[in-house]
Amino acid sequence: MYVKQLAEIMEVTQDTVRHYTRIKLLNPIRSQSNGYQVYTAADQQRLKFIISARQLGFSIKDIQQIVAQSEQGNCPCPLTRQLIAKRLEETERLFQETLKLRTRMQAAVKQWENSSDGAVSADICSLIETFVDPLNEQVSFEEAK
Amino acid sequence: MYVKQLAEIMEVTQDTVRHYTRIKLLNPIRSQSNGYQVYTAADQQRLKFIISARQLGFSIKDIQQIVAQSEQGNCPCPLTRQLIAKRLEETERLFQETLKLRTRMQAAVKQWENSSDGAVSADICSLIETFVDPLNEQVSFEEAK
DNA sequence: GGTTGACCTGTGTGTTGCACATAGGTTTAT
DNA sequence: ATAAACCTATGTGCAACACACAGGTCAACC
Repeated sequence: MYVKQLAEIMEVTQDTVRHYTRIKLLNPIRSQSNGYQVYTAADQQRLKFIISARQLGFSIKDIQQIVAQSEQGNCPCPLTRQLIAKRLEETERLFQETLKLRTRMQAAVKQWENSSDGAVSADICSLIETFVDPLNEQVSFEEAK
Repeated sequence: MYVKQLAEIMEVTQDTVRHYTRIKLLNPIRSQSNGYQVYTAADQQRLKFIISARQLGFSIKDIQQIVAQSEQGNCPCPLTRQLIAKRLEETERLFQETLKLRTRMQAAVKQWENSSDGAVSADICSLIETFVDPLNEQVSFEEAK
């Protein structure tokens, strides 16, 4: 089957399919008649795998590693466990950071609701200028000597 | 003052300062003697503003807009309120998505802890293949006819 | 048999906010 | 004089695609 059909079946864009093809995660064969990319059932299964892995937080490079392991006949499961642990840590960090950002933003919105716009002064935006980050306990001077 | 000093004072990298300079968010003057970028107190204040705004979740483009408003003599505060509302929505979405991703990942890790690696089969990775997303209520067929 | 419209091709560029590299000029100290 | 430490501009890389360009292919219709 051609790009369009595969993309529709798997509910991704054609660009995504082409992208995976470009980076050799999918390996369609060429139609001899017209040179089009022809995707087989194996490609479809591979794509399904990629989508699942992406939904689990694996990066494309992770997936390439896992696939490579598998193609060399090795069981990729230990690698998979190792990679997901790393990704989970990252996601945890992102989650915490996003949470803090959200809190900061909400605080700003609330504070700005009832504050006047302030005079057009030397400041750029009095709202932002006067906003004192209530979560800002950082300022680590690790580099300072 | 030169790049290095400003970067150190404001606790950002030199590359960051140069980046902002490249996109005209900072406008240092040129030393006549050697052609180096010379940053004034105004640049320092501007940089402080940029850092604050970034910490509040504004994008570089947002900041460029706000600065432009301000430079045209208009009060940027209404724009600021509007932009942060948009960013807050995005952050909320990101937060929810990250939360769901984390949950999926945790579920996978837990499920895989005690599961065997499975035979090296036609599958790529039996762990991922057999993982059924416990949160997967999506599948919206908006496009389906 | 020519034309339309829907499909396909590869390649290049844009996105975000910097980080890093290259190749070179300048200043300061030894 | 030369080495160390600073500066310059410009280009490229990152992640995972999305979008655009210029053009070839195919089925159907008039």
